[in-house]
Amino acid sequence: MPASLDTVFSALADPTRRAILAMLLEDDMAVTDVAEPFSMSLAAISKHLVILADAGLIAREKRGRVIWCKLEPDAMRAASVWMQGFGQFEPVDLDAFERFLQEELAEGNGPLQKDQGLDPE
Amino acid sequence: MPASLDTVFSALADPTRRAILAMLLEDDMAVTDVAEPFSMSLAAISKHLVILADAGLIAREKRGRVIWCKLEPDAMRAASVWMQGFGQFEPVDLDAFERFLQEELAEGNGPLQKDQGLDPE
DNA sequence: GCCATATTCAACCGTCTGGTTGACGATTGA
DNA sequence: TCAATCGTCAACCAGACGGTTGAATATGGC
Repeated sequence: MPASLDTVFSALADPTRRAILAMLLEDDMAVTDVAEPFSMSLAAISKHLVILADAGLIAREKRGRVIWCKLEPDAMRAASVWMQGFGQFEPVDLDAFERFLQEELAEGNGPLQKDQGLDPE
Repeated sequence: MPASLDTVFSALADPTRRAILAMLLEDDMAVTDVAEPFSMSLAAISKHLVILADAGLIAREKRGRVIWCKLEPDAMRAASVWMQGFGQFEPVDLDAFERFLQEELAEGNGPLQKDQGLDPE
């Protein structure tokens, strides 16, 4: 049950969930803390976390009454391998990654702030 | 307008569309030929191709009355870079990629044949 | 024991998705 | 010219998705 490509890619398709993953990249977090910067209900974030967990992208561990979420980077490997079959991408480019994170978290499609202009499509 | 991560990942989230990409990896194809192995209507496949094209994953070129579809591997680079930020994956593993293609095309979730058992989730 | 905190559950809602069918426009070829 | 082929469009449908709210279920602290 290594979570199908279906579940992994569709989990990654949502900007809120990608933002959550980016947050967890810095540190493990409790559900409430994950939800804090978003302008949506805790229940909504909780559902997103379930989806990420079902995809194997994060793990949820209950300690006391707090559930800690941590990144589970292995799950992305399958998807990454699949993608790399389509054209040889230059070896890991962390600078480019940083730029994407910036765009996603700050400028763009603000999962963090509502009512922000999206890139016109 | 290099097609957002949103559109790329949600395009990749559908097994039919991933199968189409895998087919195009071998050769450029006309729409009708893409549709042939699938047990769904031509119109459905046509819609999938539009989604893939909007995501920048393929290009459609009309020659005569035939529309040729070709892979556009660059579009995956952004998504791939994003993913590689989460954990250093071992450098391109084409064997693993072949295995995934096998599973997707043959065994699994049959986008090619209907009514086939899915992995119980 | 009791109240506050942390998280999920359940029901609901509007919108998007993936499929169908049938009609339509464009192009080819006889 | 006329029929066949290629592909999309339009309308429709069932089900999934992303969000809401309010109640329910732990757990912790006093």
